[in-house]
Parts: sequence; structure tokens; C-alpha cells
Amino acid sequence: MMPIEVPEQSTLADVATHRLAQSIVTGELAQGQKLNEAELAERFGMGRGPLREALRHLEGMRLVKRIPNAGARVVVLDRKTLSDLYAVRETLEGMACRLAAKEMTDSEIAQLNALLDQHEQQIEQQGGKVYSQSEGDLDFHYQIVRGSRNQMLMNLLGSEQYQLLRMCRYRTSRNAQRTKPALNQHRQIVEALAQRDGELAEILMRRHIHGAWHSISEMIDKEESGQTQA
Amino acid sequence: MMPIEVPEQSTLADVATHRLAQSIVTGELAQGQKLNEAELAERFGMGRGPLREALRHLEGMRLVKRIPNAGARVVVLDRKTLSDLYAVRETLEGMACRLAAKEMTDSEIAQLNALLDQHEQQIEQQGGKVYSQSEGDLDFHYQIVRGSRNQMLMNLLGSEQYQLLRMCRYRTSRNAQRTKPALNQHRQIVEALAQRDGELAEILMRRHIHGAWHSISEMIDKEESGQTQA
DNA sequence: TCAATCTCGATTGTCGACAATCCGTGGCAA
DNA sequence: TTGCCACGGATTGTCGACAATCGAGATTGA
Repeated sequence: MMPIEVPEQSTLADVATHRLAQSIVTGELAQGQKLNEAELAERFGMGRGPLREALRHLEGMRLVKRIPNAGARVVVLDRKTLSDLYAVRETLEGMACRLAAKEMTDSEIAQLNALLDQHEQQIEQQGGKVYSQSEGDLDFHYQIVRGSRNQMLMNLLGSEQYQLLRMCRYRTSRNAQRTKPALNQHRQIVEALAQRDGELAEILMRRHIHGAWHSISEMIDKEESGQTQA
Repeated sequence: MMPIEVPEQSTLADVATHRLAQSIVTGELAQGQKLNEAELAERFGMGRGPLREALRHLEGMRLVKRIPNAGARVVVLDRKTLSDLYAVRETLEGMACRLAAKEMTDSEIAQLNALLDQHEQQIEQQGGKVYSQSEGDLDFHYQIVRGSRNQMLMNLLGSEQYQLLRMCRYRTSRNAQRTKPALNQHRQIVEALAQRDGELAEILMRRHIHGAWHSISEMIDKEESGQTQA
């Protein structure tokens, strides 16, 4: 609810933007898939005008790529792109941690701990399904980013990049073995925040994200067993 | 030519996007200014459809902010926003330097030095006008970002953020005293790159940007002598 | 005089139709 | 058979008109 950017339905183009972003992120629309204006407009029950505006908005967000006179396609996240994304994320979220250690209130940090308690419960109860690794995890990260009080960071990590992130998560979070160690790392980070040790929090977060990329990278390697197209 | 994102005119919405972005960045359209669809469409010699698409694109790029049924306005860069922007930029460009020290070819680094020679000439010839501080400086930074080989970095720093950056530059680059020391800092950075010392290059770049923000911050303080509106 | 409301002009949101362009297909000739 | 060209369908790009909404100013009542 917090990060998914509620558009408070007012204009049709906005709801189209929202629905398309959602569909792209969840993988309902496959990467590289062609986006037919007439068909989508029909499905959403609106004219082509608002839909085209939504496409342009998503183009600005880099969720779709448009080629003049050839239509729009969902962006494709290849290995290199993902690698670059995680490298940037490592830097940016590390920075967020450093700032958050100075800026977050004690109450907010307590909330963070409560969030982790909640995750722990869910892991124990349902044998560590996927929660902590997919949505809950993102909540955790997003809360810290918010704690940095840096609006630019929130924009970058909370919107555009974040969407790509979620795309990636939906692709790879089916077999999440990493929930337990991830939770421990989260705990360490919050501990560092509570002690107002920004440098440590930054290092821990960077290590955490680096590990996440390592894990995801292996997953992609396995997954890549026969799909190469231009 | 390199960074200004040539749209190779094909669709009217694209040229509108380009022209609007240009006007916003150069300050031709003031911050917070209302963007009237009919008027702009008239001025650009096109219908309102393509223009609306351009506005949606710019909205995705965060160059304009739209309020449903109330039109679009040029985004406003207040002090806090700029401060956040420079903090992020410091981190990101530092990272770019660290990567570039490993990834750039000797030839590219030589080119960088040639670019600085050119800047030096221009400074000496015309008494250090504005070149190095406004456009040439950005070229320098952009070349390094490109040298990082990280596409995500290039997107972030080369497009969205970069545009905001340029907005800021056009606002504050009238009285650039900093061209000489800035050039020296640039030289130091290139030297570190040439020695493949990524850590040093990162530190130097961070210091360079930090100093730039300090300078710009003071400029804003002076400039702020009687303008407060909601 | 002040405040609430009403009305009107202006602006935005939406739609349908038309023009331009591209892609695949089929025919034709070498 | 193979390469090229023309044609047709489909899709995108653009425009003009209409409906919905908002803001500002005038009007009226307390």
C-alpha cells in the first residue's frame, strides 16, 4: 500500500498508467511484449487517447520502450541491466542507511523492529513462504529509504528503480531460500540504526544487497537454459 | 550533442517533449509556471493530443508536475530538493568514478584530458566565461559516467537527474568564479583515473561535487532576498 | 461590509474519425 | 527457384469537436 503509488483514480490516463505498471511489474505482461493500443484501450474500457498518454508516462518512467511508428514494448531486464541496477541500488540504499541512522526517530526504528517481528512470525508460521523476500522485504527497504528524509532518494528508489526491482523480484522470488539469513541481516541493520551507527548500517546494507544480487544472479544462471532472441 | 538526447524528429509528441524539456532546463519556462495546453500546441504548430502526450512523458521524467483537472506546471527546485539532489549526485558520481577507473580505456582517458585542455584554453582566452561551469563541465561529468559502463547510472545521471541539474545550472551559473579551481579538480580526477586509482577518483569526485553544492548553496542564499510563495 | 452562492468563461479530459506509416503476403520476372 | 516490387491489412499518429470540471468574478442576502 505504501510504495505502490496510489493514483487516487481521477483521470483515465492515470488509472491506465497504474494498471499497466502493475501488470508489467507482476509479469502479467511479459518482458518485451508488444503493447497494442487498441486492444489495451478496449480492455480498459477507454479511448486510445488516454491510453497513449499512459504509455508516454510509462516511457518517461522507463518501464516501456517506444519506437516511433512501431509501437511500445515492455522493457526487458537482461542480466547486465539487472547487474547494473543492483550495483546502483547497493550504493543508493547504503547511502539511505547512513542518512537514516541520523534522521530516523526512535519511534520509527521501533516500528522497523516491529515489522521484522511480523516477518519472523510469518516465516515461522508458514515455513518461510516468500513474504520476507518479495513484498515485506521491499517494505523494509522502503521504510529505511523514507527514513533518509531525502526526497530524491525516495523518488529514485521508491518509484522508477523500485518498479524495476519488483519486476525482477517477481521473476526470481519463486524459490526463496534466503528469507532466514536475510531477516538476520535486516535485524543487524536495524540494530546499527538504533545505535545511530550510520557507517556500520551502510556497510551492512551494502553487504545485504550484494548478497541478494549474488543469489539472484545464480538463479538467473540456472534459469538461462535456452532463451536467446534479438 | 552527446547528452542533450536527440530525438531525431519523428513524432510530434517527441519534438514537443524535446522542446519543452529544453525550455524548462534553460529557464525559458520559469519554475512553477503553468503550462497551457492550447497555447503551447498553438506555438508548436500541433494539436493538443501530441502535446498532452509530451506533458505525460515529462511528468514521467519528473520535469513537470500535473494535477488532475488543473493542468501541468514546471517542477520547482527549492533549496531542500537541490540539496537532496546534490547529495545523491555526490554518491552516484563517486560510484561512477570508481567504476570508470577500472572500465575506461586509455584512449578515453586521453580524450578526457583533451577535453580539459580545451576548457583551459577557453578559460584563458575569454577570461573564464561560463563554459567550464555550465555545459563543458557537464560534458566532463557525463563522459565519466559513460566510462562507468553502467547503463543504469547513465540513465539516472544522464537523463532525469541530469535535466534537473542543468535547470539548476542555468539558474546559478551567471557568476561562476569557480571555473579555475573546478578545472584543477577535474585534472586531479583524470589523473586518478589514469593511475587506475578508483578509490581516490571517487573521493576526489565527491569532494568536487560537495564543493560545487557549497558554492551553489551560498549563491541561493544571496539570491533569496524576497520570494516566498506557496 | 462581509460572506456565501451562482454563473460564466476558460481549461482540461475524452472520444471518434481520418491520414500516414509499416509489415507481411503474394505475384511477377529473371 | 529466388529476388524484387506492389498491394492490402493492421497499427500508429494526428486532428477536431464535445463533455466535464475548475476558478474567478459578480450578485445577493444577512
